[in-house]
Amino acid sequence: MTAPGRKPVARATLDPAPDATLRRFSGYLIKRAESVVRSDVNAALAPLGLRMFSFSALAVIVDTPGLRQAHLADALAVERPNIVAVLDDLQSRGLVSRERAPDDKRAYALEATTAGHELYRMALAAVTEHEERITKGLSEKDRQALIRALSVLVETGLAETGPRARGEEDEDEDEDEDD
Amino acid sequence: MTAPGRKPVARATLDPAPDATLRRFSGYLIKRAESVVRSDVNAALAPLGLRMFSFSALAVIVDTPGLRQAHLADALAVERPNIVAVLDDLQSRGLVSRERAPDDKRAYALEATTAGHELYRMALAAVTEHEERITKGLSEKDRQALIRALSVLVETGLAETGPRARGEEDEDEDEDEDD
DNA sequence: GCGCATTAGATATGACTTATATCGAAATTC
DNA sequence: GAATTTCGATATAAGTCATATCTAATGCGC
Repeated sequence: MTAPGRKPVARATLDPAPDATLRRFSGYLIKRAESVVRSDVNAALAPLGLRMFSFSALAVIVDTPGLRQAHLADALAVERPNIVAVLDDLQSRGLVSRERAPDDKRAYALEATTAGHELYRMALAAVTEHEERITKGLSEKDRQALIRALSVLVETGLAETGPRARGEEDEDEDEDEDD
Repeated sequence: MTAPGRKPVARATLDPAPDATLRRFSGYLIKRAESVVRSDVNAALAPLGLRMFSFSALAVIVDTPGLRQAHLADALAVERPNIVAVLDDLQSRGLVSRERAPDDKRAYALEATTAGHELYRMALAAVTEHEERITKGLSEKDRQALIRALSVLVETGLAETGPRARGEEDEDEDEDEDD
């Protein structure tokens, strides 16, 4: 028999996988899946000059015209400073407008421009293709079940992570938090 | 004093969620879920001086005694340089040993020490609790379905994005995996 | 045995993601 | 009208990962 050249891994048959224990945890698989998702979606969006995060921001702005940056940050579950650079980019490319809110001159009312809507349409198509690509091993039913399960998990996480009250006393405020 | 609080956006009633469109993509939810997972598991492991990644490395080493660093990197789907610092840490704390492989003096045979096994047992318990915590909104059946769906997605991604797995069997080509 | 290409691990570096702390300006409260 | 809070911006830093390159050791062919 031909002696095995270098690594007779044969893991497909003998060894289930070195990370078999880890694969019994959804958390581990979520992390692995996130890596797959990120690289694929970023590749899909790169031709459009977008990334996963800037696409997400654009999507929320398109769907919620006039929202403020803080709301956008809340929607995407990130801190406020994280969206500034993204909006700088989107705005400088003429995709979104930041107009001072009439009722609150500190705030910006965010809106997608015509070009923004245009790019968004293309990006949405690219992301839809990406979604089909990464979930092509799943039936539509399984994909929906996956989405439902992840939604529950995310909502549970949001509720759990708890109010990080930095004030102290007094009333309670609801806040989301993350990582 | 006015009860409700701050901004009468009224979006809670009108708009289900600003990211409703995004939530129809598993990719988006996976990213959001990953954030929940990471913060929770890291908090759970912090008392033990571990993170998600070092725990994963320890788990693979415990389950696959004698494996080399490159195999570990493959198992965790990361590049080789990324595990060096982790192993430096685990080794300096006496949790894993790096012994030169007898048949290949360039390579290290990784093994968990007694202390490593000990810590691993505790970490595994902590991670199991973490898993129960983040999936407590799901039935065990749904959790298993989630794991299965994610496994399919990850495997699809591995096959697609790039044969990083040199564990397959025979040759492998190089690609990128990005991220 | 002597080169040559390859492989294992280490180092250096950089991209990307995301959080905390703080500031100025505007808004709100008293 | 001063104090406090909120909005967005800036600065900084931590954490996650990849690529390129270096060193030793291996394997192969001559």
